Amino acid sequence: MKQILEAALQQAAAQLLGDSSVLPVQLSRPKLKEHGDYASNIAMVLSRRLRRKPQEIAADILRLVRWPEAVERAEIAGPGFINIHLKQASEAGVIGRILAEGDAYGWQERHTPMRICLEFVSANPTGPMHVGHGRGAVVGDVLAAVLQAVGHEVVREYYINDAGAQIGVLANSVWLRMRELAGEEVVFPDNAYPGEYIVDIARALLQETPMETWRGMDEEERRQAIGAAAVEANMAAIRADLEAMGIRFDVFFSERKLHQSGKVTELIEKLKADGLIYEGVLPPPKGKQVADYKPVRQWLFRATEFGDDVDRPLMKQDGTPTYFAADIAYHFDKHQRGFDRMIDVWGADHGGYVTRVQAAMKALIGKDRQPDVLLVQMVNLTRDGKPVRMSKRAGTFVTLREVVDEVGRDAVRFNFMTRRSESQLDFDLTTAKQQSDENPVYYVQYAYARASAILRKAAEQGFSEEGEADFSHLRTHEEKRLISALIEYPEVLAKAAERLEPYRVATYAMRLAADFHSYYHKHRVMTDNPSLTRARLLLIRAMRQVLHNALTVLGVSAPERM
RNA sequence: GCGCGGUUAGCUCAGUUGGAUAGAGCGCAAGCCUCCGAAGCUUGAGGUCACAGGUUCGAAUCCUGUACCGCGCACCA
Repeated sequence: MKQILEAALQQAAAQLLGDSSVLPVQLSRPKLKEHGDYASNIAMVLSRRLRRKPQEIAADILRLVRWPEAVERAEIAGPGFINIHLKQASEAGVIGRILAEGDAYGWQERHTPMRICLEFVSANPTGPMHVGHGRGAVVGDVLAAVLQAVGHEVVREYYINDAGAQIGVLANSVWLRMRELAGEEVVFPDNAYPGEYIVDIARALLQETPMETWRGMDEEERRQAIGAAAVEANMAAIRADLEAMGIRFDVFFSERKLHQSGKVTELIEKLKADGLIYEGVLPPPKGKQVADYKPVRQWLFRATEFGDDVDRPLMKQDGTPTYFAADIAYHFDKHQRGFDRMIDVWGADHGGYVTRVQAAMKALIGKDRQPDVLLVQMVNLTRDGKPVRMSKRAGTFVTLREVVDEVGRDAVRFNFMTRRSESQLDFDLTTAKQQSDENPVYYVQYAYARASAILRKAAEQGFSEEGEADFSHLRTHEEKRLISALIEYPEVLAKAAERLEPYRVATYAMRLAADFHSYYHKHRVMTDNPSLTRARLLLIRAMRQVLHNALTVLGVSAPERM
């Protein structure tokens, strides 16, 4: 409907201008119902170009425009808005469509769906996930669902950083614990991972293979073996945690295998051949002091030519590739796998990384093919309003799993979705657990359960939803609002997909629930007028269906009773 | 010092890419269950949209600067 109206206005405006050049006609949904079902500001936008008053232009447009059947009337209001009122029956027709389409309402089909690689979580396999990872996981998962809903093909991908120095540190940490378990007195260096899970891994390894065998190994061989086993154990835990949140991936992509395949060195060669790297010395970083800075010659990518601040090293002093080099190779690999678009969901602490990866992709595959990066801000975890200290060293680290186990998957997922990714998120364990007003997930689920209860009750009492439905009965203020919200759902999905803002689905669900609760309190569904009752029951059923669809996208359950 | 994000009611946040009287929840005040689920609803009080300029018919929204908070800043990931 929105597109049809926009096209009609566009045509009229073009006629007025005597010029068919594309101009953006955007319809909005007015906050006030008196302002119609849709409103256009086109007259005000054209005011400057035509050097005439917006009201006059609006009047001309109204003379020229050819409205579709569904429009009841259009009027000029305020400073020059064109407010469009639709015929009630055509608005309410959405109820029939929702009930016919069912779970598919809101989904769109595309002639040429995009193949999108959506990378998210990618938590390092050196320990359990924390709540920050959890937020990124939910954002990524819901975004994937949103993109699929509007007709794209999405591959959910997890990049495992199972290479590099950190794995050496991990292996060493486990080895120290193994020696400790064997009765040795050991000192743990500052950079060793302190968690209890390291001890568990150490214990498991000792059960599999006796200490003498480990001691007998060559040092490098032992580090490899322990590192690989520890990565595997951590990844198993991470997968289980993701599972507990209802998150699945299509691809787990190993950095180690990327190196083994030779793709990283190949890529460096390619950059070299393209003249995109050079051997040089970086100046010391400005501002923050780096104690051990030493000028050193290394291979540098010409990032500054593609919008970055400084050129970026691809090789470490010891001759091995940097993480950055592997990451370029990884993104290049995505490109080669034929994706039309790449989206990365990263934690805010990786923010400094965005420009350089985009610069590299700009250099390699062109300006328009850069990955879109969503930076998800930090989560401030509190309990009873007091901050929970997240110190790894002190061992007061709260894992994602503990939070999910404590407050439940639905509450965690929904709460992570109630704010834009750019906003830091306060998450209070106590209120998230409470079934209180402060907890939006129950508000929405309660609306679903309540609607379910009404439909159950109606069936028990013999009210029928069968037969001819006359939606012209639905003319109260609350009914119009509710219907308007139902119509809006596909538009919300489209906008969420376009702007990569999955939280919109959650705020929409809250709005729909609120409209329903208000309606429920103001009007009785079951009346002594069978025709009216039928129309209202179908409205409730449609509302319930849309709420169900939105909750499905959010990965939150829709309970019929609670 | 530089980059990114943030700053809207006492608190936590929305605000449809520049529109109509800036909205929710919590908290506060006052109401609503002999009536389909009160985990809900209604009403009220509460605002210098951080600050200062600018752009225009119109700015919480765009541009410049300032302040404060968070994250990051070679050879870790």
